[in-house]
Amino acid sequence: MALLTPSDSALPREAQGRGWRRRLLCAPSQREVLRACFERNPYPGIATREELTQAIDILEPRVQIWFQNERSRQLRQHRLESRPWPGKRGPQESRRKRTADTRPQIALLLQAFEQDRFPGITIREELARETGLQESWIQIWFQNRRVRHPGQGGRAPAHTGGLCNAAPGGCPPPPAPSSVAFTHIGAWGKGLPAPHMPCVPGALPQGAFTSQGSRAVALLQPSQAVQAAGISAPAPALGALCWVPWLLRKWDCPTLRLLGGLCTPTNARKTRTHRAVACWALARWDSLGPFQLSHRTKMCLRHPRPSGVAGGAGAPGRQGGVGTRRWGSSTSGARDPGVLRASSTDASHQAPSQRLQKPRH
DNA sequence: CCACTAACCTAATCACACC
DNA sequence: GGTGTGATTAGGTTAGTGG
Repeated sequence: MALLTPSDSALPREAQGRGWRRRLLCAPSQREVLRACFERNPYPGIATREELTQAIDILEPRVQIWFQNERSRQLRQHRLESRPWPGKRGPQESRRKRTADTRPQIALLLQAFEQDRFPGITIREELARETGLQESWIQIWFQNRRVRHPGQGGRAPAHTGGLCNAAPGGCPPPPAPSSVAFTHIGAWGKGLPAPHMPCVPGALPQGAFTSQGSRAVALLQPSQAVQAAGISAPAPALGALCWVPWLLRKWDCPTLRLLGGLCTPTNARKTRTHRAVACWALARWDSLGPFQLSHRTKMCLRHPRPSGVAGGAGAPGRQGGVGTRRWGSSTSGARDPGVLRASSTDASHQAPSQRLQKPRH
């Protein structure tokens, strides 16, 4: 999700040109059909999804999302109850056919990618209109593009730090901001020792952050940081997150700008999965000792989140734990303004019987 | 306030076309 | 076989809705 910088939040939402699709509200009868189908096969192929689209008048991409979410719920439930997940049953259903040559449209998408790596629904639909491609395909294209071309594109925090890897030398030298922020978020951060700052010049390259959603987490436990740095600085008291906007202005540092998108007290209350900024610290790092390679390596270690603890460092990555390739961010900052009626673009993507949930504001 | 859930994300991987 | 890329997956967060 986006790092909502002060300048972002000052923009009118429409001007920000991004937001989420309005929520689809499944009717009970539609949900019943979906559930019945899920019972038979939690991994429907494109043919089944198309059939469902016809049967219950919900577009195929929404059906796919529903199945994704339902699997996620069921898998979690199975884990919780220590029941085995049946997994894929029966013959593998076929995938969607690869979209045919899109080269003519790619230039336009690349241009859009350059401007915004995380286009909201408004922009995606606009691109769909201009290219004649499906909005859902454009969404997938942006996802793949972000993964495979992390250094390109706008809107996300500048990725000047390159790849981050735990292997020695994995993190290229950082771009030398004058300030650095260290934070620790969420449930898995509870009970940690008092926060300390890894006050090493260059010790916290941009790649040392992992970010999913609007948060970012330093990939190092405070105690480790202290160990790595050999020095420490006292951290501001809990609640000092309110300093961040001031610091952003004062230092104009990209790393700190990243912190601007950290979990806000509002979200923390809401999700409870990362309810508190358990510890954090801000410090200057240009006035301290020399940075060493070993520090950099240690900085790239992902904090081991205890199993079963939700939230925290975002997607862990199935191969586990070390480092992260970049610090992504996305742009949720703005939702569509409170327009209930579907736009003309919506109309082409929105089945008539699909009810949309009304935005609150 | 809180549970639920659609929408969204990353990271990994599969699958296919093209060289 | 290597590479590029579309499609799919698991598993996470974000934020709207309704009780």
